[in-house]
Amino acid sequence: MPITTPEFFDAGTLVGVLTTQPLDRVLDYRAPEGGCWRGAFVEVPLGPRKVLGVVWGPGRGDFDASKIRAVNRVLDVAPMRDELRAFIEKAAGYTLTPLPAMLRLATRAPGLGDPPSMRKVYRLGEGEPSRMTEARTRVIDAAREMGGLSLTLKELSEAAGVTSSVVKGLVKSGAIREEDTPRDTAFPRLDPGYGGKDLTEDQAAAAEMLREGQRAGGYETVLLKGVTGSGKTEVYLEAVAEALRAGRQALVLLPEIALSAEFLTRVKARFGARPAEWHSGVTMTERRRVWRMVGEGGCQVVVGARSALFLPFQNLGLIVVDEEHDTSYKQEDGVLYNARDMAVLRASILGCQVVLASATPSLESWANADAGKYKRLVLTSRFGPAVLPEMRALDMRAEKLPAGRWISGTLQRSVNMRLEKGEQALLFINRRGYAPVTLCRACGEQIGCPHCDARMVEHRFLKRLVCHQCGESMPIPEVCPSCEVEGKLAAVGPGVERLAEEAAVLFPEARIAVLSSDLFGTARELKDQVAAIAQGGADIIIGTQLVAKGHNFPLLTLVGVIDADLGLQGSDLRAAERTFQLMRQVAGRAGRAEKPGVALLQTYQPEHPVIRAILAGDEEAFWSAEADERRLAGMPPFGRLAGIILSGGDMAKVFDLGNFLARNDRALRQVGAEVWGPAPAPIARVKGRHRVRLLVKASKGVALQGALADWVAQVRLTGDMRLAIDIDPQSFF
DNA sequence: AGCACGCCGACT
DNA sequence: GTCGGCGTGCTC
Repeated sequence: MPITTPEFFDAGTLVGVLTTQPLDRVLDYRAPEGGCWRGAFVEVPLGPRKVLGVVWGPGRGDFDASKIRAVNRVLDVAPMRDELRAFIEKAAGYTLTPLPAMLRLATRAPGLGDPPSMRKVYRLGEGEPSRMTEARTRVIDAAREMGGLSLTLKELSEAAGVTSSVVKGLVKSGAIREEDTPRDTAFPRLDPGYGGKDLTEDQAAAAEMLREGQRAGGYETVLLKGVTGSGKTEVYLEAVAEALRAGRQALVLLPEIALSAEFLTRVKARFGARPAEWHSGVTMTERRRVWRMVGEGGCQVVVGARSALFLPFQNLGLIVVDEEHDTSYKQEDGVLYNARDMAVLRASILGCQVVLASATPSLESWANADAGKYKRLVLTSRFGPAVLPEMRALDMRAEKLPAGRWISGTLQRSVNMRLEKGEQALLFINRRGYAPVTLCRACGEQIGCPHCDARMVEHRFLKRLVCHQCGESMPIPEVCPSCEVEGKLAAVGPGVERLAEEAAVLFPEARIAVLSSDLFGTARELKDQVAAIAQGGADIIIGTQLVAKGHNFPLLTLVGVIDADLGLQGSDLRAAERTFQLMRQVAGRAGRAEKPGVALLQTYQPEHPVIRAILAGDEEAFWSAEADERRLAGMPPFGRLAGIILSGGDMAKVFDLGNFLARNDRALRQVGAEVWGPAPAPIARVKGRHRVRLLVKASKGVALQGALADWVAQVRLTGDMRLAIDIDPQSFF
């Protein structure tokens, strides 16, 4: 980013102020008395209210001059740096988020408008008390022991073993000095030379590479890959140490708050003090302290959730994204963004280092490393080669299952063994609904979607056939639409609903839980359910995907993949990746827990490169085989996708709007993008609102955001209708 | 986001 | 006649 001199605006000159109000433009105001800098946090009058804003630049001067009002006041916080302003603009442009919503992410600190909160502190003064008493001596001794350091009234009186009135008495005579200091104090300094374990040769080499990048300064992204136990954390903490030595700040992002407690103790062991924490569980006062200290330089390291990316760092030198593959980095909290991508964006604007750490990197990061955009560091386990789970293919050609059965005898026996031991089994099938194919036994017709080339999927729960590509649905017919013979239509193939039916018959005693994204009203419900299951709330889990990852399933020791070939056929191109990561997760336990994990893959093509790569634990082969499939299909990261979620109370209206957009796609076609849908969104109903999704697919390098903006600008939303754009959606089917 | 304005239904 | 429903528009 080019270094620009901060711009100062004299009192009365026009400035453009971006507020956190959902207005689509920067508003003109007159600079306040005393002037203001660009980036200043200000309070401005807006209609009858006072709102928070940031001086974004010079005013445009295209508004009726007589209506322009003056900035009320400049807030007593460090101005926003050009770097953060540029980041907010770019992030807003990338995610198609209105600027005010993006600014709101960067101003989520309580008491921003308040003057710095003060409190009284006490230390030794010059005066002499008129009369010395036993209690007074103890207070003066206690204060003397603290040297120049100040204590609060409570701390000092407790240290001296007296009541606060003794201290107050000494204040009157001047023997103890009372002072106002800001309540928000700097965090304890972290010492880069404090702890530090001995690193293996492997780790030391990786750490040195990171330190070199840190010393060189400037932007770079490093993919740090290492299995659990390989010392990833120790290695990237060395990059943190180097940043500290250079006087720079560091940010470490973790996908789950639950992970932060353990991490904080490791940081303390390495640097001698705890870093700042930033996530939803942090108290208001602490949030305010972190936000201000980060901006004033009183905070060197922040450990936090994705929202910490928007903190006003003064001199950020390093961003670590731990468990970078974790899907919770992409979530809605007002704004849809992927924290991993935004970390790379902020670092590239700022010119700093990013470390993406994972045992099972996302295909996106793998592809970027493969293309030379990211550096790659691989750590091997200090316990020798990676512990592989027991992973076996079950050759379904040999299992000779009767029609309509999907759980092989071998898998059934394995599940029973787990049930006897009180352990959990997961049966994984990446297909929603009851049956993927409806076949006429009279003429061989497979009922297809009238709008696209996909087959209609039976949803017995909904009593309808649904197209998973475009969302078309129809009642389950009695008569074959082709040969008109009655009663010959048969459900063929497994879906999650049908698998649950079969499991209930095979394992009558077991508690069975079904996790399918379309069976839950809200993401919250799904997450709660997953947590309950992880605690042992079910014996057999039947799922289309494990949505809430980061969850540990301590009782889960068997993963049975019902149709491992499905992921190879393009119904959901991320299925294979998830399957692979899931099996590694189960596998990860095999080496350390008393309960070894096993993964069984039912497949009709055990010789397929992806299957073979999974079984061999050959990650490189897996990634490249998977990358080849996606490249061929033009799917991410080799192509681009955007999801459009329409929602509203009236399902028909929501679909009508979706259909209107699907039909009026000129803006998209101009850039060679195509639109699919509308289809029911993965979570089809949220708080009584119906949700419908359109999917836009484009090739890489297309100016997709501009086209999308033009495309959706055709519709004006009325009533309770909402439209949200999800760039690079995590799941699509 | 708020808040006002304004245009149609059922009430003291 | 008016109270109040929320659709539409404005805020520098």
